[in-house]
Amino acid sequence: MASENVEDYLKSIYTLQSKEGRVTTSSLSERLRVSAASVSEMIKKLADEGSVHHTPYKGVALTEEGKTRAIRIVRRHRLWEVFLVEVLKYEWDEIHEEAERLEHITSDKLEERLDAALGYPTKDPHGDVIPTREGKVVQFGQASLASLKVGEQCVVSRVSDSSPDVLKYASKLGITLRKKIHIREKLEFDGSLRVQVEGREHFISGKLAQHIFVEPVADEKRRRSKSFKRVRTISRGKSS
Amino acid sequence: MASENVEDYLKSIYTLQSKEGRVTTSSLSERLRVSAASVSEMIKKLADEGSVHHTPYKGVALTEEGKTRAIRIVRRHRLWEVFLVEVLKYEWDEIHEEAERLEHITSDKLEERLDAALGYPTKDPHGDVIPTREGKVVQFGQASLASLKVGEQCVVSRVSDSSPDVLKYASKLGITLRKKIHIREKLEFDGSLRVQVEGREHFISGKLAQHIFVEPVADEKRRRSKSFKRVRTISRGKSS
DNA sequence: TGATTGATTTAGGCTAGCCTAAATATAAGA
DNA sequence: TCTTATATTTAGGCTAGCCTAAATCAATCA
Ligand SMILES: [Mn+2]
Ligand SMILES: [Mn+2]
Ligand SMILES: [Mn+2]
Ligand SMILES: [Mn+2]
Repeated sequence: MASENVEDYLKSIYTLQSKEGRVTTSSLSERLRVSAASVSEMIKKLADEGSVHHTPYKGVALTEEGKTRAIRIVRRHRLWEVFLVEVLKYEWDEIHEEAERLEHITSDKLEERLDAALGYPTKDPHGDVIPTREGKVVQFGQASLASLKVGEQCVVSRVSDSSPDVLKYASKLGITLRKKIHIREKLEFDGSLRVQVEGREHFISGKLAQHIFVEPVADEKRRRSKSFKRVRTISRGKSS
Repeated sequence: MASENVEDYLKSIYTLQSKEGRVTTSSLSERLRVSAASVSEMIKKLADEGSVHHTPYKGVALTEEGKTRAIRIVRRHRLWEVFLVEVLKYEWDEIHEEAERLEHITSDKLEERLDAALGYPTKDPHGDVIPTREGKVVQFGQASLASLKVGEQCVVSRVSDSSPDVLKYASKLGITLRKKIHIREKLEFDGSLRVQVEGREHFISGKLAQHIFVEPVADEKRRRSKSFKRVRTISRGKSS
């Protein structure tokens, strides 16, 4: 396998690509906390070995092969996150850094055994989908809590894992996966919300709301599995 | 923490020191599969940072600090080995390389949680003692199977983990931890043995017998825990 | 004791990744 | 269109570890 550094570059390119579309030298520089010059060098290397397409001064995009490799690392990262929470009883805000290291030393066999021991999970502790071994990423349409209106109800399906502080604060408010949220009030000028979770009411900022993703509240009675899943399959080969 | 390379040097020095007493440049070179010149360089570095004492042209020995660090890595290695066998259902001959990588990315917290999740094991899957977090290594007096005489009985307490092939072969014969072995015949000129394990008889070479460590057969009825334990405590501060 | 030989160390080089400073290309504004 | 600001790339250097070849030490044997 590639070095830890190369793997983290690929993963970052993949994530930025999914989230922002364009991946620039400076976005990678910021994300990986490495100088732009170093990124530029690494990009050249990745392009040479066929993991990315590079248009100088324009940006970078994963090749098929690069994407496959990136998704594989994402899969390992998320499997380890499940392990840390389910088996080792970590909190969801404590797992990122550990998984960031574990993902690089995971052999195919280890990945397989871990997956099996965990019962073939499909989501990580933040609600992110775990890619299959074949590299398929099934993403459900999710709305951010910030997009809901007063009076609506929803269920938490994902919380952005980009900041441990956000995660810690969310769980302090009781906002964890599968919790039901009622929107009691919404201030349009700043997007902040008054919400009810498990009987308690909280004010949350628009900023925080953008990190919380939800699905329409399940129909209580039937179809607890197929509620409004506008399934979007991000498979290898299609750029997301 | 130190780099993976430094950690593996420390661990190898520790192991060689326990096993052979003297640790030379060439023994490290052989064990780590690195040129003698490279070892020489690294030794200088380790001596500079206070992890080893170095007498040029003579050899190297861990300082207190170096020994503490080495034992810590051994502890992590063996905890991961238990995890791989107990949780991920690996065979005992498949775990070394995985643990060799996992040991280096294990934070204090991860070590602690893993230990707890495994139920604070004291031995690894090969029968080696897992050092405590304080660095204490309790080693029981063990005899190699090669030292027994015809007619004697014993129980397998450890199998050298130095070769996956030995481990695989041993388990194929049914020679695994806690199995009872009867010595049926011994050829003095080459040390080979005819033994009985679980009702089956096997011939094993003297070479193989040297990799199998045993304790006198437990008294069946009482004292299943304190059978002839000439306990030897190898604590930090005492050279083993 | 003195020569020989094997082990060890030193010298000189290489690669992966990182950095800062300098050069250059692109895009936006006058 | 021309200038300027910003992003990107290139140049030149550094460190950790590795290597081979050359130099040096120490232990043994004649
Ligand atoms: Mn990582
Ligand atoms: Mn996650
Ligand atoms: Mn190792
Ligand atoms: Mn072991």
